[in-house]
Amino acid sequence: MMNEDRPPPSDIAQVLRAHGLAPTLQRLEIARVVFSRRRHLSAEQILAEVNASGRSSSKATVYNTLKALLRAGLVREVIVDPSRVFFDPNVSPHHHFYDTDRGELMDIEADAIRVDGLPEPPAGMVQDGIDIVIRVRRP
Amino acid sequence: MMNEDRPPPSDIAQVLRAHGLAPTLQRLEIARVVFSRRRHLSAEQILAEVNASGRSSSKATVYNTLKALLRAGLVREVIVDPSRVFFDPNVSPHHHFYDTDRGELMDIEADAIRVDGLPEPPAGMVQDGIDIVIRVRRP
DNA sequence: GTAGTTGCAAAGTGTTTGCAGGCAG
DNA sequence: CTGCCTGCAAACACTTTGCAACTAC
Repeated sequence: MMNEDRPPPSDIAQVLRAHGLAPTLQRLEIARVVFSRRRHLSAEQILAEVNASGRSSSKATVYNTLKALLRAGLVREVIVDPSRVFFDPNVSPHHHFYDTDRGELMDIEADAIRVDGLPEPPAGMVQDGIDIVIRVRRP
Repeated sequence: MMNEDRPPPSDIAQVLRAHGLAPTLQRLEIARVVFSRRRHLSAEQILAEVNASGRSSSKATVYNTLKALLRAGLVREVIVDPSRVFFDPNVSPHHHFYDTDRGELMDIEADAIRVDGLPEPPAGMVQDGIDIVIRVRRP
């Protein structure tokens, strides 16, 4: 089990700054939660973890920060459940298993998969990304 | 442009009955809207079209009916937009282009596509379906 | 200092629910 | 008749917004 993808706080600060985001205490904590291990959390879960950690934030700040991280390309939205958006700290191309019972996501590396026969986008449009979701459940 | 997939009202009634759903006027109208041509409408859009058609329904009935059609396997949910669920009258295996500018879905026939290298579902889980969404936009 | 950030509470969305009255079979 | 269906309005869960107070630089 690797665990090399949690940037130390100082790095997070630098990354935020590099994207024009002031590294406030709240943002650092939110980013720490989002980037700690490769998890897929909803805004609610992130808020809960941040508040459980002592350094708390408001709902508004969590949503603001997540939108900012999104704009900066530091996280990605994963849309698999109508009732909540998941934020994925892994921004390299990859896909997901979605455990419909538990509401949990698992990564599938993109280079494991080959897709053939993808049609061209409709005239006048360009491709903006492919999302493959494999829904799984207990038998 | 084919247009052979709008079952005449009498057929709709039979289909509903075959799935244990009483073919009430509201359900017939909702089903007519959903099944007319291969479109992907949100519950809201369906409600609007039903009400525009003279025979109106309430929000609750539209949602109830859509859930019933879903349970009966007569429509499928497509989840691509955090703000609304689309209902797809095409229940055979297929995928979608999603026009992120307009919020519109277009079908991609499944047999046009070949996916290789799909990993096995995690231990103890079975695959429940694959959704491939190609997000497209104007350049 | 000042522009950017936070937090609260209120407003907004899409969806769900409780329940009284209504209709199909 | 009787149980399933409908519709209204209120409740819900998640997300967004308005705005005054605050803080990083």
